Amino acid sequence: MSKPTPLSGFPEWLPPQRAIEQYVVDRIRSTFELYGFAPLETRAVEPLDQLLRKGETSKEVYVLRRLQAAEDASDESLGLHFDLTVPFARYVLENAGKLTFPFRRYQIQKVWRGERPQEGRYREFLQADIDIVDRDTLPFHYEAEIPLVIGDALGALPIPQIRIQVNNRKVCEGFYRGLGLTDPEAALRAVDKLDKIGPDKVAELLIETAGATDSQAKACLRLAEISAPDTSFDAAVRALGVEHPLLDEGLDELVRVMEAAAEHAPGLCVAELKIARGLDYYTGTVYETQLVGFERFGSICSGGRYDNLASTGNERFPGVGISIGVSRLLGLLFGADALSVSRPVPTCVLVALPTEEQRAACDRTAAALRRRGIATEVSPSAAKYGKQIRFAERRGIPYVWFPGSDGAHDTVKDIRSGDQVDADAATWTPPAADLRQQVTGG
RNA sequence: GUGGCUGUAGCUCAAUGGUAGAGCGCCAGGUUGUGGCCCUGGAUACGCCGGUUCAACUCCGGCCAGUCACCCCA
Repeated sequence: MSKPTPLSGFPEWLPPQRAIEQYVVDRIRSTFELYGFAPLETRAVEPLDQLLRKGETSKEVYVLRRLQAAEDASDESLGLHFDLTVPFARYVLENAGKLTFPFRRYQIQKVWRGERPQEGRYREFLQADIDIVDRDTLPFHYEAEIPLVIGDALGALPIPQIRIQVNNRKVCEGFYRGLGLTDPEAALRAVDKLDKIGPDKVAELLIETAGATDSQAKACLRLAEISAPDTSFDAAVRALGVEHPLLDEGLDELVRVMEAAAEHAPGLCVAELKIARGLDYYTGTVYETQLVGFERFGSICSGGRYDNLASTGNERFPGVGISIGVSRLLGLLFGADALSVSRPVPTCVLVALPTEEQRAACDRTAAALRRRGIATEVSPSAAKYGKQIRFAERRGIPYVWFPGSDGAHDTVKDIRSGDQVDADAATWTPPAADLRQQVTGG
């Protein structure tokens, strides 16, 4: 068999990176649970028609095909989910009778997208998603809670500080309508490109695709320029002189999100009126998250309010949610050398093996340490002690345990300092910092 | 999915149209009470496939992978 090669867009980490990923997921998970989000997992596949309800994303979906399937089975075809929100919406509809509302859940799962990979962009990647849905109507205050959860979840990690950029679709849509534009969606798509192509090109686009006049395009740009770390955006928008009921509603909501953030997490959120979000199902607050100092990475966590994603003929389950791009976040930080782990393996203690005959005794020592939660392995062979120490050193195992011979005490050596002391496997405990792998920034 | 750039040992990098070296790392041995220094020796690479050529790692094409832009978005 020839040497296997990597698959584009399907990253596989080495053990140290995987250790970091698990640590990060554990922390995120515990924060989500602290806010009362219930764990959930949905299947990896959805019927294709369910997945495509979201819009023109068909090209991104990996279709599942049975090798022996008849060719005419296409209308039953399945696709791998490309996010966790759409499957969740389906799940809510399916289980509405068994759930109690408002329902809040988290899901940390792989998703798949058939896109061209590059740094921080993969075809298979991990997302950590929270959503809150309610029946018929969803109180607005959840839109203010979501950023606080994320602030806690990501703030508890050894990663750069985050900044959540917040906007509200109603502000944009109301403003565009108040301005007299008839195709707010097109205007939104044009404004969304502001950072990429600049104001002049956006103005052209607004005129071409959204049917804006020159002065309407300029007004859209003036709205998009507004950015504030507090509620001062409200006055700035009103100063533009556009009136519309939806605009008032949106501004009011955005003010409340910013007020809640100011009280519970000062500096976390910034109102950024150019944030649009590509997905068309958002109807209210939208979020995008940057790492401070790593803005070039783009958004590592985004979401928003959706009113119509989970609805059948007569039932409606409006929701709000956000998703942390765990793989993207980690891939980018790994690339920037901004995350590291204290050792590549969990092992804290290596029990040295004097002779192969003493393996059983060494296994007992290891078992005694493990019983007290100390990750331990026994040396692979009874090589010279120098080699056994090197074995530990290579792996970053901090302690080597030496069985005492002829009734002498066992000893344990910290191979970083060289300190070696008498020790008893029933009582010895390493310093807390050495007990487990430690994840640190930088 | 479209286009650009890149692809030499585990890592960072050399050299050359006539089949490749260094540093670090790795392995073995020596020294060492139980390693880290030092000494000696060793293994490992031209991403893959094809074409041009007497001869290709070096030129050309395709593929794969990485990266960047578009697209889209975590």
